[in-house]
Amino acid sequence: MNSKKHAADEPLITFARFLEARGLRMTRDRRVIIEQVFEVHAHFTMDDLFVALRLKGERLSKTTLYRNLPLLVESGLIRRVPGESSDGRFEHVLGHPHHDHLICLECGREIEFTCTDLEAAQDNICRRHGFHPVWHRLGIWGYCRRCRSRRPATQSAPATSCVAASRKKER
Amino acid sequence: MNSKKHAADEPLITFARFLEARGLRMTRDRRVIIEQVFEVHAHFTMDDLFVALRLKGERLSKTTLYRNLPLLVESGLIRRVPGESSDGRFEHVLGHPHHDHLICLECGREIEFTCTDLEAAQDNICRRHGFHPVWHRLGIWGYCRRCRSRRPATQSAPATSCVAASRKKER
DNA sequence: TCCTTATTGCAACTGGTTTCCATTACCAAC
DNA sequence: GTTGGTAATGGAAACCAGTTGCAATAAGGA
Ligand SMILES: [Mn+2]
Ligand SMILES: [Mn+2]
Ligand SMILES: [Zn+2]
Ligand SMILES: [Zn+2]
Repeated sequence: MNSKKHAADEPLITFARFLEARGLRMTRDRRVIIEQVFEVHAHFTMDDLFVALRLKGERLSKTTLYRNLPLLVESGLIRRVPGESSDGRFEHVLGHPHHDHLICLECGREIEFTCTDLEAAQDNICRRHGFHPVWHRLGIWGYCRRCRSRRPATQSAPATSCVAASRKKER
Repeated sequence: MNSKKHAADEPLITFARFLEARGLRMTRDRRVIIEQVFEVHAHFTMDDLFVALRLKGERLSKTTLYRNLPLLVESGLIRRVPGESSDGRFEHVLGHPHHDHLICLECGREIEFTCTDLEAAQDNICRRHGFHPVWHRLGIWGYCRRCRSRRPATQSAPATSCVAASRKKER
């Protein structure tokens, strides 16, 4: 067994376990999907995945993808990525641990980050509300460093900035 | 002018100003929309709004709503609410300042909260990345106090809990 | 009041997602 | 390894939220 195959093994086993626990079956299509999803380390849409598989010569139907990605989400192998207006984007989880996103309004680039302070603060909030957290999604929209240096105009935030607003309050 | 009318005045003026700055016009339909949106202090969908207006005897078309709600968002009078799989939900902003959401996976209840630590942590992250934040959306899914006491089983989190995971790491 | 131009309603259209149903594939039991 | 019950699949049709084209209407400044 080569290293490439090995990389796909863990998610495969995880998924197999998940399927078994639900009385579902491990099929060739499901193996192919897992393999593809963990081969690419990037956000992807249903259609991205569909095209990637076609390019590889795999001929799964879109219906199959629409039926199986939700299962991958439930199994914890992939997650949905926050989007401004559409929610049709995913990313794999294994080897790509939890993080949140900064999304540039100008160039569309998405910067991934983690912040223990942030997670701790969320944890506190939940505890305070007697709420048992299971997952969360945070997206921050704004202007990235690159775009700001290129167009200084984007440095001033519109009145809708909630982060900026909270910054002001704290002063 | 009675107090009910007065409550709708401020957003109306704000919107009028916004429209003027863009060379757009204040119409009867737009007044009706604002009035309705600020009459209800709750999340709502396009259709919720449409139905509410019909019940009042107002006969705006859905197209008009689809054309105008984005303007209300741009003007800062309403905002989109985070959703697990759909993004078609809004809430008004005036008299309902920025907050984030705890969403119960069992009863669907949405608890609104604010947390300066959280906002401060976001601010830090942005500064660290040279990112200029404009807005953000945070949703935390899990089980609310009420549901947890009713069904103790929901107290243990699935493996996908990122908040729980970060809690573990911190130990 | 007149005139320009934004706004509206309706219907047609779109793209993403779901559903239906007949066929095929899994897999556990023989 | 064969068989049988059931899950999974592909393709087409349906569905749904949201968008667009267009002709009619209505702001609102001149
Ligand atoms: Mn990501
Ligand atoms: Mn809210
Ligand atoms: Zn950028
Ligand atoms: Zn609940």
